[in-house]
Amino acid sequence: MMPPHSPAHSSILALLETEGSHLPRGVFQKVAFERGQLLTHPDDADYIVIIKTGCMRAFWLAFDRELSLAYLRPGDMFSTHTRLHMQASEPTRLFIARRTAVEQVLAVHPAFQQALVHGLAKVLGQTMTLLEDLAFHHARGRIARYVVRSAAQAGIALQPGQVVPLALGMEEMAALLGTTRQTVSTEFNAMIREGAFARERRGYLRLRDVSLLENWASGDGIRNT
Amino acid sequence: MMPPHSPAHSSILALLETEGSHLPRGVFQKVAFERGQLLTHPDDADYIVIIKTGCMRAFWLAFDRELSLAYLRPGDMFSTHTRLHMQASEPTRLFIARRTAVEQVLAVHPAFQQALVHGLAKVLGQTMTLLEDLAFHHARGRIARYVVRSAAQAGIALQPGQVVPLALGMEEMAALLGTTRQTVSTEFNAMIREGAFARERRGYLRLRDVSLLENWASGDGIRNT
DNA sequence: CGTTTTATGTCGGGCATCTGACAGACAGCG
DNA sequence: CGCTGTCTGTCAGATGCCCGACATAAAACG
Repeated sequence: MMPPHSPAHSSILALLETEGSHLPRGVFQKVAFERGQLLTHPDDADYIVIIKTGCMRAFWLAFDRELSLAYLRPGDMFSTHTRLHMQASEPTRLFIARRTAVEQVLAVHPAFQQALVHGLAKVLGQTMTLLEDLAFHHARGRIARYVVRSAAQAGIALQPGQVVPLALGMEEMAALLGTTRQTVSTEFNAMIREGAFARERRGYLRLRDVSLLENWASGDGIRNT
Repeated sequence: MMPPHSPAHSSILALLETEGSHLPRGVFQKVAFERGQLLTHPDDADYIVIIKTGCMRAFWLAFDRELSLAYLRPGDMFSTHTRLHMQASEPTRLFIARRTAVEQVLAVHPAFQQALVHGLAKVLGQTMTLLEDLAFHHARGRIARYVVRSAAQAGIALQPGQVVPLALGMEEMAALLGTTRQTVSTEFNAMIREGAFARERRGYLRLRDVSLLENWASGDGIRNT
């Protein structure tokens, strides 16, 4: 379920802080965002951002639907794509630079290139996970997979009794899983009734029948629609 | 609709041919495939492939459904991902190397790094296009978008009377658009009946009411399901 | 030229999910 | 405490699409 790539993560921030002075002035700008604030493209150019602290949500906005692609955390990098938006989901500081500038400057900087490749690969991996979800799994399967991922991310074993934190509310989950608030809510409670887990306080759940969860997550009922 | 990235394309093959000798022996292997042949991973390692001639289809195989991610053509590069398969859709020759080997060797080779970044970005772009399709567009919209893309790719203006080649049959289209043969067939013929285009011989269609096509393609009726 | 194989067209039934609407639960704040 | 806004649960109706089955058309092949 997506390797950590930790060396690249820690290193790119370190590179920016320590070796940043070797770069021409003004390639990377530091910017700060408040919760809910949108990163707006000043012009039509592509930009590369690297999160320093906080959390940015990368999402599609098409017509009146939102689809969250990823929640970016410190060390993550992203390239603003057409039609893709970014929003701070908590106070956030980041580095930003024009893509063209980055390419010119970093062509002679193998370490950065390496970091860039890793960053792109990670985003690609996340995109593929989402695509796989949409293409092959029902809403229930996607929710189960999200719970499993949340547990893994929090370093929690998939065993009965364990408490798993859910970073997202129903609505945000729905946007991340490509479904609707109502469907998430309904499925979630159905899963509880069937004994897969129980609700702890808000934003937390306690695992019960883990095999149920695993079956749903691994595509027991496969998406045809 | 996805920039050409042509410099990277032409250059990476050139790099492999001309500067290949500068690389340690045996990093990149040349392999040939016949139509229909699968690229099987000899082991669990990740591989990087670069198409030399022909065409490879990259696709998911989950349970009994297939979803084509992309058709790779000369100059395209790809990294074999878990759960992702590759199949020659015509006689094909390609270069292949272990990812780890590539990373070690190319860390000191900025030109290759550059090419790698471009290649990854292109794959990411295609993945996002597919994701956007699945998330936001109905079957009809996806078909329309595919027709528009086919025209653009063939360098054909979107004007009545123009003949657009469709490289794919109904079944292959369905796999690429994340739907079924039947739905593609039905929608396709409905679009013909509504006057968007007419069928020429097999694999070709003649544009008629282009505005219809554009409306469907740009998400006139947006996906809710 | 007939036969076989493959690609395409069409239909009816079923189902997962969306929509819109409303009610209850919870949190923040004066 | 009571008010207000936001989050959550649930329902009934509508729908886009899948599935299986079968019919037709077009290519492949002797």
